[in-house]
Amino acid sequence: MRNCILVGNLGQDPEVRYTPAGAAVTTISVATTEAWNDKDGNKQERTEWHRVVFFRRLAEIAGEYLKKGSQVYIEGQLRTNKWQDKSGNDRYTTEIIANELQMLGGRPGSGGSMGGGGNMPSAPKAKNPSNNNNNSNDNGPNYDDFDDEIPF
Amino acid sequence: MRNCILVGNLGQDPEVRYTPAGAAVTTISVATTEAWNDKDGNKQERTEWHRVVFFRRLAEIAGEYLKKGSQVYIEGQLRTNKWQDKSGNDRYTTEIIANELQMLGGRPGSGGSMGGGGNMPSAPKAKNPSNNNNNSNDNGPNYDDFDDEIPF
Amino acid sequence: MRNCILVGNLGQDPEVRYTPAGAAVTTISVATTEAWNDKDGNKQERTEWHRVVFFRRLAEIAGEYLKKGSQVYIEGQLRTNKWQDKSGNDRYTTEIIANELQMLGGRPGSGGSMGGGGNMPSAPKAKNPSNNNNNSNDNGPNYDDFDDEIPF
Amino acid sequence: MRNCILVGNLGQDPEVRYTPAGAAVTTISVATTEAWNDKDGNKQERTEWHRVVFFRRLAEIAGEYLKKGSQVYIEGQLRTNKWQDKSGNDRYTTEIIANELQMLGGRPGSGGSMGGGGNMPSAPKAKNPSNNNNNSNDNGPNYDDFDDEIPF
DNA sequence: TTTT
DNA sequence: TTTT
Repeated sequence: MRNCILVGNLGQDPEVRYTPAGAAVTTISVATTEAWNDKDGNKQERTEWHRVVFFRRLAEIAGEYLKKGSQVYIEGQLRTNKWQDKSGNDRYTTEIIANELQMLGGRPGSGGSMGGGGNMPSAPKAKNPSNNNNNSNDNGPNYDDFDDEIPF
Repeated sequence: MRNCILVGNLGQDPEVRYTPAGAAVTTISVATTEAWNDKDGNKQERTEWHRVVFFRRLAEIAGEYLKKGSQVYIEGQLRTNKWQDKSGNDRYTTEIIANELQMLGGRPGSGGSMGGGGNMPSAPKAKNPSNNNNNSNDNGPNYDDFDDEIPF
Repeated sequence: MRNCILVGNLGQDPEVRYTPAGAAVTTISVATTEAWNDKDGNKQERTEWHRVVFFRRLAEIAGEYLKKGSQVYIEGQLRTNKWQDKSGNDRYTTEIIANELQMLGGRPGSGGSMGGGGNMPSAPKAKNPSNNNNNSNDNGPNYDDFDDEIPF
Repeated sequence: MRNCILVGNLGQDPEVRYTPAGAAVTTISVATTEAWNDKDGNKQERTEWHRVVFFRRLAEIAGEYLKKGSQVYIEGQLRTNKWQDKSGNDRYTTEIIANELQMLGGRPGSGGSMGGGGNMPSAPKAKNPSNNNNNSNDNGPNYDDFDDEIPF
């Protein structure tokens, strides 16, 4: 279950680490802000910080293309890790394990704090918008050839 | 983007078909009901019907375990198919292409309208709630061994 | 942003408390279980526990109708609270502040561990599937009378 | 149930209409694009178009701040309207009735195709990120004063 | 710690 | 019809 969704901005550059086996693990901190009017009609606002973790290829992409301030859309699942502090007390950290990442906003680069700047891997030119079956009948769509057109 | 979520009940038994290549395609109709109080304080209710399509293995599971009345949780993506009716007019049908299915509710069967009856493949007894790293330090969780424990 | 969704079961009966002003605050613990096959083809499973908080009327409903084992659908937002333990160390607890609750599964009661048993306020039988405008034209739906039919 | 989420771009400027009672109804068309690699390793892409409807105040905001090309985050619910074409045939149109709108991307304007250009109503400066209870105990957060800080 |  |  892809149970959480975030739309927000990175508070810092991503942290990329690697497992002994060489797989990337990237952690980011994402702020989501919510505004509402309180009972006195005053504007209130609250910012929430979320720890988000990426693994493997998504970790590499996140490490390469995101930076402090980037606006992102993230889907993932909640996970609470249990660990122990120096005193041996149980501690818990809740994270979102990301399984989808979409970079938002227009071409931001052009002078970020990082070197390379840059944008998302440029989703390939979009062209075949047609899932038009264009079959002529009255029974609705068929799916005879879905193997060629569906991404799962 | 897994952009839609439904929690509802099947209006009929699933329809299972097969592509020439032998892949299953299952279609179900799911009712979601929403209740609210109108401005006069009267209870209002509205039922919405959704056409949901499954492919391949998920289609086989849906065809085997769901039946009329089943309560389901579905994640999927919207897709609008274009087709033509007998008169050659363009028609559109919007569906949810499911990528996740969870059967809800307790053991329903015990006398359904279908033969086999039955429930979901019995989610294996759930037992190891631990994603406890139990590493003792003050740096929060590590991920050295995530290959062994994470489902992607 | 209603950013998280849970479908799971309560690990214990709800805890209901009241603020000095008399508003209900209900906390539940919800288990979600995820199953997958690891690289050796063995079935793996993992259960995640989520702390969910309800306020006001939703808190009253949750306290009255949910119990240990109840299957629920919850929408809410993540919130991380900062507090301090006895030693004055900062501690963080992440919760889901619920803004929607739907009880899942058929009439469970009939022998639960609690006294009263009971189900959700019985979503009024769902019947009028029609948001059919039934206006005859070729321009698609109109909305002239939406005030009478839309729940916001 | 806020069951659908879209992140995409407007294909055209919004269409704003008004009910006889004076309430705004705004319709937009949103493209979402998905990319994947097919079985031959070729990049595939598919664009889906979604009809989104806003009512009342949200309709006014959408009409004022969105324009062709705007990137948006939308939450809403699916609704299928039934209507009849000139020949009296039943036709169906599926829409997303929006209940949340967030404009994405940085300062876009600076030369859009429309006159006014413009951005979102500038969410008020964000400042009080604290939902820190800072109560010193070992029982986790309390909620005594939630009336002052929670937006429902 | 971000952004609007 | 958009955008990447």
